[in-house]
Amino acid sequence: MAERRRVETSRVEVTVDEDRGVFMISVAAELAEMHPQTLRIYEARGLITPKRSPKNTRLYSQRDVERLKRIQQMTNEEGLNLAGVETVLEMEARVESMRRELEAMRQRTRELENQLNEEMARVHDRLNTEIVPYGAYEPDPPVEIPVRRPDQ
Amino acid sequence: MAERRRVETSRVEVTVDEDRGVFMISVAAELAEMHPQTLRIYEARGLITPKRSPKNTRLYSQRDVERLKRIQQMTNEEGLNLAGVETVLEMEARVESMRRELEAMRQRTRELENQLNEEMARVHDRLNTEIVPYGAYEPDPPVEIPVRRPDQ
DNA sequence: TTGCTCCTCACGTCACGTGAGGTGGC
DNA sequence: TTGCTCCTCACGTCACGTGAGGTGGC
Repeated sequence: MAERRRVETSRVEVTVDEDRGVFMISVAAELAEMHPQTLRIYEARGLITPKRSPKNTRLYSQRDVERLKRIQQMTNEEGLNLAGVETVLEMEARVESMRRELEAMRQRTRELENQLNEEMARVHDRLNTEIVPYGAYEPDPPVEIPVRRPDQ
Repeated sequence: MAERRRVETSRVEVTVDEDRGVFMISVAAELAEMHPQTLRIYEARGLITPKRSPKNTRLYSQRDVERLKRIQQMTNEEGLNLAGVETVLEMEARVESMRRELEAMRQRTRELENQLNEEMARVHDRLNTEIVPYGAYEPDPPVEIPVRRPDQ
């Protein structure tokens, strides 16, 4: 939420919060290459919700502009209508959260595999028994400590 | 691919392969509550690909009809156009495969946790050392066998 | 012949973006 | 006054589904 981005000008560099409303509608429309009226329509349909100034002027953030560009891409290049855009944006959010969860699970599995290998190495050291590194799990292991030959 | 479904009639029960082309266009259209011409348009756009009889007549499967109903739902109830339907169907397939992968990872993690608990129980038995059931993993475990007090 | 299939073409409807028109505050 | 904002309303375009029209084989 607090990511920042450098905005280059000829002389000055400004760092702006990605979620801060900074562009009035004419600027946002130009950045997204859209008609200002189109932005108002999208807002009325709930596709985008810019901040408002105390005078009720719409204020679009960097993130808003990127969302507008994404919408632009879907409508112009992929030919979706607004109902489709709505659905796809929701699905993309779900896919992203699944992707994150999957990554966390992978990490967790790696940790467990390492942990298990360490445990078995310890048992090996202490009991002086032949034990295999843990990587290729097979269901229904014997009740005793599995004693397999290394594959490689 | 070889799932089957019972089709009820007043007297006879027939079991049909879900992917087998069995309905000519007029029947499929009636089942999906669509105009037959609409089915031809969807095929031309690549949204559905019915089998063909040796005489080139389209033959729709049970699964085809369900896909048609799903499309019907998206266009009529959700208001998507065909470009949106295309995109959403692709995304749904991806979400489903992610969901399956995630489930497999969960299962794998459960197995590893059980395996690790068993290993540690064995070490406990053999070395007669105090050891904790494996459930709440913390990163950077000590080099020696972790000796923690049970939380509950 | 009837009723289906195959196909193409044309029209009506609807969504959506553009633009005009009128208001109000720096 | 100029140039922006706010808003609503109307029109043009395009996608899409319906339907007609004509063909061919059981």
